[in-house]
Amino acid sequence: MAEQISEKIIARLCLYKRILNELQADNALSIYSHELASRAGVTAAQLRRDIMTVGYVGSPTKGYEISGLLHGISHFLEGSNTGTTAIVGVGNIGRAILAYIGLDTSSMRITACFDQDPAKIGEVFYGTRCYNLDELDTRIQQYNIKSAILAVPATAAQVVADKLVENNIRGIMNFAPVQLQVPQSVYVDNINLAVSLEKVHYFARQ
Amino acid sequence: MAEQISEKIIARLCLYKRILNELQADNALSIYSHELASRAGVTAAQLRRDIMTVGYVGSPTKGYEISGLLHGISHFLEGSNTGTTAIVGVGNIGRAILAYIGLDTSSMRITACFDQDPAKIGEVFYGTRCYNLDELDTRIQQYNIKSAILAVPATAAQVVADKLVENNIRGIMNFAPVQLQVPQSVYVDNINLAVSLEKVHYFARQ
DNA sequence: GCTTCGTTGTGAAAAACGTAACAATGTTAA
DNA sequence: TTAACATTGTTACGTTTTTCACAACGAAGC
Repeated sequence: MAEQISEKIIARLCLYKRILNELQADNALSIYSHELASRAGVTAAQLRRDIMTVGYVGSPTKGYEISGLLHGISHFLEGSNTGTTAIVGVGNIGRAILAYIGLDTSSMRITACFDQDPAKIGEVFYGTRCYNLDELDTRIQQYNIKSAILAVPATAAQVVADKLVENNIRGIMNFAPVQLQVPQSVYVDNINLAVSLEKVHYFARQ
Repeated sequence: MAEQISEKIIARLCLYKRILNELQADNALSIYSHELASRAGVTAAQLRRDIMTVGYVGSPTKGYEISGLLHGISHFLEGSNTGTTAIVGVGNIGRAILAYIGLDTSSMRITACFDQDPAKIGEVFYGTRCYNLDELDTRIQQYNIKSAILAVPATAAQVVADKLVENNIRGIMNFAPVQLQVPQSVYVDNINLAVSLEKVHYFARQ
């Protein structure tokens, strides 16, 4: 396997990709490193360095051709396979993410959501059908689900995570304020909104 | 002013504080660095180093006294003043955060939310009243609001951010996928859920 | 008292990350 | 054609962040 690319670089590449998509929708053709960097909130040097890792090369006079760079980054990020994403836990956060990502034009697709509440099962939330947690294995196969958004109460998080791992989920975006115990091969991104807010609060009065 | 503390250290300290609060609620009295580190998902060495910055010292035989460490971190993070937080934009994400933080027992308080939709103004969402955006200045004074959660559509984000800055907001948690232009003195934490999800997707099949 | 043990605080080493600088490039204008 | 110019790709450098390693410590057992 090739050398490991750092998490930060991947995050920035995803961001560039998103911005390039918007630019392309606006019919822009090319862009200079400092312009794209400014939109992404990074320095031009860092942007150029990030682009090195995907291998695309620009022109010293025209900058980057948007469609070419976009294709380069997408290819780098998506590689061969794709797979889809599921949301587990259709509470406030789960639904907010469904609504948010649903109207997103990117390549990611949320194909199923899961809950325990009988009132929610069978319903369709923002275009995505909700299934019983028991159907996890079946539906993961059916929809080729490879990653999951975990938005259940903290007390249930580990149990559900175990189920996800059993069913070969390899990436989890975890909103529960709990450190999940999973095998090293499973990637977990912890998003703790309370902690983030507290951090903002701190820096609001340095 | 003292030397600047890094963003990462602050984020981790907020996390430790949160965990210590839970431990205290469970009547635990003391904890070793490796135990607390494990719950936070960091190494023991890093935890000890972080605690160095707040100045609290533990005992080589008993580890850290929970109430003492909690007090130390809280004091370090909160300093003198406090101030409250507002949410601007009571859409799906805004409401999800209200629900999420509302049931949080921490010291932060969300005291007001704002929207443009006449149907929402005057309503109470999860215990927080919604005001018209025009009332920003009045209510910021009234509730001593120091930081804001920006959860409006991308197209409105910059305009609202300008209003917040005008009204002396010093910290913004920004959910809009836009690079906000604000003075250097204003801290912005960008939370781009689509980017985070794409990152997870990438690492789900390294 | 003395030894053993596990833990903390912290200096020093290592690794990761970001920045700066500049040769190479190709376009434009004279 | 030639010179001037702005931008890229990339190497070298500096800074930040993390990890390592160990002296200092105090409790417990003998």
